[in-house]
Amino acid sequence: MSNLELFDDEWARREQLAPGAMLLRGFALPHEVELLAALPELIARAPFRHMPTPGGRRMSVAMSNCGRYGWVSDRQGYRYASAAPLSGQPWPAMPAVFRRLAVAAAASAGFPGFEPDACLINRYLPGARMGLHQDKDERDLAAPIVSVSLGLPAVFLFGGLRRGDRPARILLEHGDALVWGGPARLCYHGVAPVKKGQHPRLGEQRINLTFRKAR
DNA sequence: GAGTCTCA
DNA sequence: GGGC
Repeated sequence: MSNLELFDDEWARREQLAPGAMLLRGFALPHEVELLAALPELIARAPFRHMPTPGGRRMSVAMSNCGRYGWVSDRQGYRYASAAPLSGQPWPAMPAVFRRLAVAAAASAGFPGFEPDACLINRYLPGARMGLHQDKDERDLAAPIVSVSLGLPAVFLFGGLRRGDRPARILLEHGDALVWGGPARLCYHGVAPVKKGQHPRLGEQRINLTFRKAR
């Protein structure tokens, strides 16, 4: 059985948000149990942190990473690093189920051959948010971004290529995958403050996995 | 360098 | 939109 067959996308309801941007509703649900089972060990080895921004503030989202590279922020700036800043330890390896999910979602959205080398793990407790920004710290902008939502729902803000473009508001729920690349690769995006709630499996939190090709 | 930030 |  091939990797792609493991993530049979007959499941997903596709919604084209813009050229190059595809929402795959429920794409991760078939492997929900394995995805969630992998999380505790990853977080034990690379604990969530509220990283400081270069401007000296603190992000409301708590972050960890797995894979060869991890996205980090500090007073020096944003970058990808092969080790966790505080511990100096390499990031935990990207679980095979993570990689297969990301590769299959990318292929399903029209980006075959995606080779993620970084997975940012974001934890949103109620009230946490992510301001509008572009993902532009990656070396290869030909590779798409793959985002997988777990736990509490959140309103995703999907904007255009200019900061001033009014973003669309898209409700992302447990199991949804969102892929953007090509002409949408540098679209501004963010997450509105997460509302209080309880998810049956994850409790009072939203976990987002973002797969990138950093280098 | 920074607008993944908050306040006007 | 400004400041570390």
